[in-house]
Amino acid sequence: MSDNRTGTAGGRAATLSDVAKIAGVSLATASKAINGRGEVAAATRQRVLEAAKKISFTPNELARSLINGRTGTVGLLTSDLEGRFVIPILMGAEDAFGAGQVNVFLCDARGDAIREQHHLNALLTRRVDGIIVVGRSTDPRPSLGHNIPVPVVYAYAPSEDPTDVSITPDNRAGGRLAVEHLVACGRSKIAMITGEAVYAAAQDRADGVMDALGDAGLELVGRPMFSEWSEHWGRDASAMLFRQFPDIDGVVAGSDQIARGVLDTMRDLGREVPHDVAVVSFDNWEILATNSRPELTSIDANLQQLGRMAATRIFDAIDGTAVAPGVEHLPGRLVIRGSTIARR
Amino acid sequence: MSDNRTGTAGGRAATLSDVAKIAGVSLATASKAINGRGEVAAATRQRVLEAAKKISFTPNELARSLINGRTGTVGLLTSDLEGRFVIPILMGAEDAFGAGQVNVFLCDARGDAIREQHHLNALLTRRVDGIIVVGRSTDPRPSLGHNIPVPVVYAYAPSEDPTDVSITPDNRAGGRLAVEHLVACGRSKIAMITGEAVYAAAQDRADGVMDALGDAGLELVGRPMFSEWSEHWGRDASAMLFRQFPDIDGVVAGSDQIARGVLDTMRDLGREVPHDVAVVSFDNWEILATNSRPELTSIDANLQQLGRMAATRIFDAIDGTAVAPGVEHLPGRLVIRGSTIARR
DNA sequence: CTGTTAGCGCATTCAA
DNA sequence: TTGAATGCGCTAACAG
Repeated sequence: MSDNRTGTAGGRAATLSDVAKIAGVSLATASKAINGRGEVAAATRQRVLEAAKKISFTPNELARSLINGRTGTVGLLTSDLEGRFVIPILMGAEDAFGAGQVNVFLCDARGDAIREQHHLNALLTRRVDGIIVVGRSTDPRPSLGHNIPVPVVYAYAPSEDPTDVSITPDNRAGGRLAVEHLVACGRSKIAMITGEAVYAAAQDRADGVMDALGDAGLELVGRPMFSEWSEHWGRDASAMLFRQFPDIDGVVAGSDQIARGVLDTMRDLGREVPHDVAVVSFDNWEILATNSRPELTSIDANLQQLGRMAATRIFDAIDGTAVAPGVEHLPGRLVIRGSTIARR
Repeated sequence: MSDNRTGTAGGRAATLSDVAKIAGVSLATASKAINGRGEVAAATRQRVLEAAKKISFTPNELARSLINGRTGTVGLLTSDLEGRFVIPILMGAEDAFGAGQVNVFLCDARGDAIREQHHLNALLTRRVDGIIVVGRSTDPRPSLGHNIPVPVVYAYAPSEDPTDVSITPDNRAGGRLAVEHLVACGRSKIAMITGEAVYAAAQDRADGVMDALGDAGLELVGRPMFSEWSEHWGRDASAMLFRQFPDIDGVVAGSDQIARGVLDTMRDLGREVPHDVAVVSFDNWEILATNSRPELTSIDANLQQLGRMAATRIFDAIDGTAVAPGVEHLPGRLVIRGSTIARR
């Protein structure tokens, strides 16, 4: 019984030559039998497979990789401490790769360039087939450079270098989407409360909002209000805003957190959502969006799809398929809930 | 210029024999020079290092691993979709391993046993040095068995098999901690609202609460209220509870989400927190805990430390140090904020 | 159909 | 101090 309770490795792992010996065949035949390659007599194959099972043989992927030059591994290099973006992206990538086909090294650089370089070296040393770099905002980040011998794709945060391959959410389109939905809900006095102006996400969403308002022949009520990405700011900003412009009937919030703050203030002010005021936000972070009163209509960045696309780009590059450099913008999708349309 | 804009691998990666050739030494000498092993003349070493830098040689870790039997990689096998638990644990593990020393394969089984098995096989095939299994609740989970040739540690969700090595939060102690704090805050009419009774976390926390109340000579007001782990339930349950027992002055909430719901209802009922009612919760999920009015006093499960400990256990087992089997309970820590003690 | 041979990139004897 | 030879576990030519 090969039971090792402590979990410590007991003895050598079985090798292919062990299998071959037991099955009474040569190494090469055993290899072919196990991999279904070459012409092997059915009976022989059977013997080999049984022998393999008997000693619970697991092929050593390291040796295989050494030969064919591919490891079937990909590095995910991130600085997204909270894992809010990286996890959906990771899941998307796993989907695209196929479970168990490709494995992902997850490295957290914690926003530290030195640590990032360490991790990058470690990944290259382990001969990953490709690298996905996931930032924690949609602001462009420094490129890893072009001296990397494997394909690199930047996800969420695009690279500053336009000759790199980047995929990032289309926040501008998202801003449009938000306004178009509010307008479709019959709103015309629309205000915007969002995060810090230094973030590209805040700017882009605001730009999209202005575009769509213009197209609808409307004007924003007041000016876009930029500050913290927090519930506190959502509460404070909406209080100020409604004091100044009591007839606002629609709010675009830069994040679900801000929207939660807005809802709080609406409750305090006795404004009913969505009847008096409709609220749309960004991120569709379920934990926030589906637990509020009412639940939040929010724009989902499709991060999982973003992960899938990044993985696909990596594959294409590995296979030699040309991958167009530049920044690709992935549109979000509107998830409608009670903050814009009341349940019947 | 070794610039490859498309990111596709250009040509072969440099090998040690390339370096040796350029430096005009043998393979063996080059190896020794690069690894600082054996006696190599200073001048020779210099030449080798320069040659290596010149062609940006990166040692192939696969080949090394093949030789010394260790890959310097660890698998993190999880079913924690949202990444709420797994990320801190991953970070702790990375800390313990040392950045760049050990790399972590993150695999998400999505609660599917088949997929888990696939991933497990893939990890073993890649010859990880150890495996950390991270569950999504503190309920015991099936063991992976003892036919695994590398050390396995179960984190967060312990293994059902007592001969495995598991580390899990001490929820019972957490429950005690919550009550002791409320009592220290001068509360004596304490109620509990928590998640689904089928969860060990709900039960254990409730047990700890009862223990501590008993020790303090107090009784719980009403019975522990078990249902969803949601804000909705927090709101509804506290409304019911306060209607029945208007003199409650302290609430233990089973999660930050539930606590948020409680705060909402307190506001609706015109009860001031923490003056009239103090609220303690579990998880210390910052996004929820630090954005409420007031901020939440919450019990942090010390997940990062849990990750570090899991990694340490793996190391010990690899090194042959005996690791005591069984379930280790890691105490949480109380993070005090405005929901129990008002800011001055 | 099966077995022999030659590496993949590297670390490590052991001679020289 | 250096180098030639051996092998880690496996696959891919080839030859039998």
